Amino acid sequence: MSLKRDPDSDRGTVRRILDTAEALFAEHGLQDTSIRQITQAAEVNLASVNYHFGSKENLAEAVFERAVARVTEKRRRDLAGVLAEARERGERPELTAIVSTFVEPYLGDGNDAQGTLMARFILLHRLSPSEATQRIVKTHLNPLAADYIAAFSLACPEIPANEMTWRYLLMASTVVLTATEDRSRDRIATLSRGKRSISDRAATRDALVRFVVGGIVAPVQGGFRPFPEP
Amino acid sequence: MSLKRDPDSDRGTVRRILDTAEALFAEHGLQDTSIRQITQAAEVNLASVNYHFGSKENLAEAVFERAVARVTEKRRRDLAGVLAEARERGERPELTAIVSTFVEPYLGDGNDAQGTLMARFILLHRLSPSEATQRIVKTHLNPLAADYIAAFSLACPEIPANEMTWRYLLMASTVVLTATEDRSRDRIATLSRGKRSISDRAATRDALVRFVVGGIVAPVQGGFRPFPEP
DNA sequence: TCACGTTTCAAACTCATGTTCGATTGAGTG
DNA sequence: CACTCAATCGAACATGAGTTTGAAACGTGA
Repeated sequence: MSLKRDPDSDRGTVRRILDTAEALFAEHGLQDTSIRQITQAAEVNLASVNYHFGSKENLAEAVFERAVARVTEKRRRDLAGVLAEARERGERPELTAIVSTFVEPYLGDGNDAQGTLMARFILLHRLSPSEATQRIVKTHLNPLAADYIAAFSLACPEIPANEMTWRYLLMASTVVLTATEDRSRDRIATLSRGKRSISDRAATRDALVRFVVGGIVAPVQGGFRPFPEP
Repeated sequence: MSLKRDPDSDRGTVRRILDTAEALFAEHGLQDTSIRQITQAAEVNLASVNYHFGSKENLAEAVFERAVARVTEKRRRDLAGVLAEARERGERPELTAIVSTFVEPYLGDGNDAQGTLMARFILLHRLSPSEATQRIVKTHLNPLAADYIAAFSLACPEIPANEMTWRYLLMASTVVLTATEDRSRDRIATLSRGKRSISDRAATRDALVRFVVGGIVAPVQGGFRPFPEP
């Protein structure tokens, strides 16, 4: 009866809307992107978003889920690669390599827009979680999180599993927010007067990985230290 | 001529708007808080926001600047206290104590709303910086950032100053995003099955400080490690 | 008491946005 | 060819938002 049962088979309007919306959401954010902007840039009719997706909210959900799934799949493959290679060598996996697989979708070459989009999604979920964001997190992010925590424990057995859960979340926080730093990049130049090379993308990535690895392998004793009150 | 030259002397409407807006911005965010919500909660007239502040944007600027200034002043005092106390003892300041002064306004007891508001401001500045946010960052945050970087170098002289700039920014990123974690706190419980005590606020703070200190003292050699591609 | 500037108030205005509607198109099908 | 139904299109609709307006209320100094 119907001409197309699977929306994914439509290589036209639906796909065009998704791609355009993804780019615009990454650039301007969800709230600051109107359906009119999307449909105009995608060269489709204004009503087509509501026709194909039902609402702007549903469109956003589809855009985010697609991006999250893409990132998660890449991470899963890369992480498995690191673990397999370590197993072959009969050694423990390198923490730096594990962390790098996590960082790559955010700060890897050419992943600028994708990283910003992911960051926007995470921040949206953190600051005003919805049914949709919770579902995406639970479906795509949480399972892989468990894998990462296990990998961390494999690479660094002296840290208790409890603590590793914390450190995974802290790593994720650091990476996400660092991915947004490009937009106020001048700040880095400001704080480190003149040294322009410091704000290279590769330098960002290296410093981030070092920092995160240091945080993960930190000794567990000692925490919040009260300081003198006047 | 005029009855009140200084808006700060008005302990009525202006102050009420600022306080109410601050609370609502922290709770729902800037975009999801309408002037009507603010004026209704503050029990003032709808038009009073535009009368006293000119626009919603100006109100937001005033709210954020007041909060940032408050946080910055507290940090400046606490940091100075830590450094002075170390100088008295003739020892290097403790990194943990320094980091704690930074974390306190976000995750200290009773600072929940303030921490969320600060986080929202930083994220706003990161994702869509404006003249106003840049001015506030430059005026209030950047000078203190230099002090923190210097303090880090004092506590940890083996790390080059360049690297410390990175690590300050990374610390700030981690702290900011961790301050937003309460809203999706169930995630921590989910990832660490059952162990409810792990999501205590004090535990969050301790784990955060350990992680950040570990990142700051991490050795500088080694960075992004390429991983096997299929 | 009167005049004057400031503040408050209710109401209206302007505008952008998400959404819906009815008509039209166009490819597939008997 | 006629029929069908998903897809597209232009236009209108409804609403929530920030802002503006002009009058009223208020306090203060001459």
